[in-house]
Amino acid sequence: MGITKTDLFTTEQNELAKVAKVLAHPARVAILEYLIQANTCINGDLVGSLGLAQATISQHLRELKEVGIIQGTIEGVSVCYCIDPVRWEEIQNLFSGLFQRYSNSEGGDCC
Amino acid sequence: MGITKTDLFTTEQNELAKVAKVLAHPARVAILEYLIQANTCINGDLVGSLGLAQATISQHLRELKEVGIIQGTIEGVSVCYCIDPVRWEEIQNLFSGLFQRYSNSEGGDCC
DNA sequence: ATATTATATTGCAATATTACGATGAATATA
DNA sequence: TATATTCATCGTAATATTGCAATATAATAT
Repeated sequence: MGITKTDLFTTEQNELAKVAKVLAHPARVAILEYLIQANTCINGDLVGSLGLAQATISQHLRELKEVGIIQGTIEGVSVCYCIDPVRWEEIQNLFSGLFQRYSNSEGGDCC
Repeated sequence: MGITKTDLFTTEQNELAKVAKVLAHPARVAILEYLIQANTCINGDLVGSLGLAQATISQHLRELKEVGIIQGTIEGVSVCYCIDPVRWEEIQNLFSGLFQRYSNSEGGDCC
């Protein structure tokens, strides 16, 4: 099939999965790390830094933007991208919520 | 293409992406949350709890096991699954490493 | 106006993912 | 031994993802 049965799961589970999917490509991780260092960048910077074609970078940027983790502002001829701090923290909490839920409940170990 | 150019990225970026990909499906998130609550479970428990076929659950369990976040032990006729605490923390650090790297460096905001 | 620059979008080929029925393998129970 | 239970694997159909060339769009510069 290739289609996910989202109706079987909670909104939170679907949301976490959706965000994880955006992080599930090394190019998108690399873009975020580039932005952490550089604070802002344009598409062309990334084409030079990563080894992917312009169209491919643009596609990855769109996915990052769609989930809200970055934002783009038109700046003359180019588009300036940066991390959205509010959404970043929101997503951070989404993940740490899952991870801490287990860490805090460590009881009997395993089978 | 559908094939990721892993050779363009660092080991850490590929590792983070690989783990994120495993979390990028609500069924697998649901399985982890089930395990956090129940501590252990067998395939049949999940088939009853989530609404997916046995073969599908088995496939998701394999992906979780392949990345090391859970482990399965043969217990008579059934297989007992649980979270691997060491790997869990490792993965937690992988994500919080990324998220904190930005949170700690918040300087000039955006474009 | 026209050329230049920077991105986005479209279309396509190759590959990956999701889901499930059917089947197989292994252990337990009658 | 025969039968049920539990799970993994195989095969397959439907859909999604990745990557890029070609093209479109939009703002600036000449």
